[in-house]
Amino acid sequence: MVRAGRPLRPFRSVRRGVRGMTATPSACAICHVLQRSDWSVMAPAELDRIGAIRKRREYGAGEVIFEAGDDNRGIYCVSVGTVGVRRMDENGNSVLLSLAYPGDTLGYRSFLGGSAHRTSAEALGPAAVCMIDGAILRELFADNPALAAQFLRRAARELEDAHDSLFHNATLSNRARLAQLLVHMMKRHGRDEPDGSRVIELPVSRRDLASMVGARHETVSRIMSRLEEDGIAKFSGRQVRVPRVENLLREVRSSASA
Amino acid sequence: MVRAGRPLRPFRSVRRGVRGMTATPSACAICHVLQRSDWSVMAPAELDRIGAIRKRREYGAGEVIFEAGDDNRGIYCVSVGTVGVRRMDENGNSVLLSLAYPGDTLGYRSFLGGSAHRTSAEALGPAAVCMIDGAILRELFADNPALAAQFLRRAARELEDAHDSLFHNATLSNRARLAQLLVHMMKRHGRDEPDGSRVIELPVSRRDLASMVGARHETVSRIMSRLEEDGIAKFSGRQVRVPRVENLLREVRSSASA
DNA sequence: CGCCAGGTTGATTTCGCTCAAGCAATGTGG
DNA sequence: CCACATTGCTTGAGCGAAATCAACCTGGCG
Repeated sequence: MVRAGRPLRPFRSVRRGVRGMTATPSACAICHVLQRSDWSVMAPAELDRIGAIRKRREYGAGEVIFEAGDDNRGIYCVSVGTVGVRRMDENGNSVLLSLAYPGDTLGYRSFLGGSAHRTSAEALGPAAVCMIDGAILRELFADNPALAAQFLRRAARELEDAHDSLFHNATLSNRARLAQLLVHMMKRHGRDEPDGSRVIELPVSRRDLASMVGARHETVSRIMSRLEEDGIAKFSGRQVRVPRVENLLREVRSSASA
Repeated sequence: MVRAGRPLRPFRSVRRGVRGMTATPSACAICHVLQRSDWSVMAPAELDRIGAIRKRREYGAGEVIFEAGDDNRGIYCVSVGTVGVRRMDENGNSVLLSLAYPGDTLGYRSFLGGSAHRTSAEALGPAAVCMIDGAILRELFADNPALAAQFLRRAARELEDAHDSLFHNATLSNRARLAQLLVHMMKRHGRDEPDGSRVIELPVSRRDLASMVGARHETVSRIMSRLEEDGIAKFSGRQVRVPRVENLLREVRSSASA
């Protein structure tokens, strides 16, 4: 395995940024993610209303969007980049619960519950995120039943994902879970190479990868070594080369304890 | 530990029951679970509408309410008893994902997604469940924004629960997870004894208990033995006696890998 | 009665965690 | 520009937890 030292990209700035967040004149109606976002069900007039009050902000890699314990001030819509949803316990163990992509909505759980955030969200690379104020959002929900229905669909899908993870964590081995995570990441972070192999640009560190499969980072490192030995994938820093995808897929099924 | 052979109660009838499901004249408005169900936000007239078309049915222990792969025909509202939500993989490994109680709603995920059920639901003891037809439900959602909001809140809460489980599975040891599950079950299935101890009547088998904590049933059996040795709980069939609840609570915190 | 499902227990092995050392790439202060 | 610290990662040794395989018990049922 190729040694991977400190990452090349800027990493984990400590301070969060509320400053610099401003309402921009450009409306959501022209946002490139509109089609796949939850807001696609809204009428042009309503979109203008959101566009007028939403606050768009750019984030650098590692910058925090909101943090566990913060009061909920509204919900966030990812416009550009990848955002990680994280949770920490009292001992400082952090678990990366899920990844959010352009069009995804963050923070709606604590918004609906009227409670403080229980998770943190941070940009995993350069990203842009819009915030929509809670008060206006409540009006929109009241006015437009389709919006609530849309969010309901989203919640249902996310719940299904969470149950999937729950199920697989209980059933599969660490190796199989890592393989599955790689398969999953191929969809968003993978590209095809001329030689027919597939390359994944991992959006997260080894530690976070480990927390996502529910293992220690050393263990993940070892599993990677063995996957290389078996010719299933080749790891080099945050880059993963998968010569034959079906081999990786077989990994997922194999350890299902017949 | 007291040996627990075959359970005394009727168990796991193979056939499901669609027959016997009839629209009853008694309306939801008089249903004893109305207050804590998702339907509490509805006006009396709307409740009558549901009451007229909902189909109530009684289930015996182990009877299946719906099964993975079935088309969704509506959603289910638990009226009496405890219902288990289960998921199976291709090898027959089954995982009990969650428990549902009176007032809880089942099957809304596949209803919203318009897809087939991906989980099965079964009565864990004598139970009664009402089904509300999908077509009428869609109208109700369109007419009453508060209903969608209510379901949204429910989905948010369930999502949070799922994330909690995900998080704890990644962090805690098997022993701590079992302790936590027992604590959780105390709320619904526990009763206080005159001597100050607390007795839990487990609604599920050892195997299902094991699947809920993500361990083999042998392992759960061994953990139980050790919990008895340590005087934390006493297991006898499906009955668990906890002399001092705080000791069990300490179990949960302890193995959090300082 | 024998069978079966559910449960317990033991022996063995495998997996994954902890602790610890060390490397690579980067950043920093003198 | 160099010594040095820091961060992220890899690797090894040892150990403990849990899975696997297998035997056996218990109580209900056809």
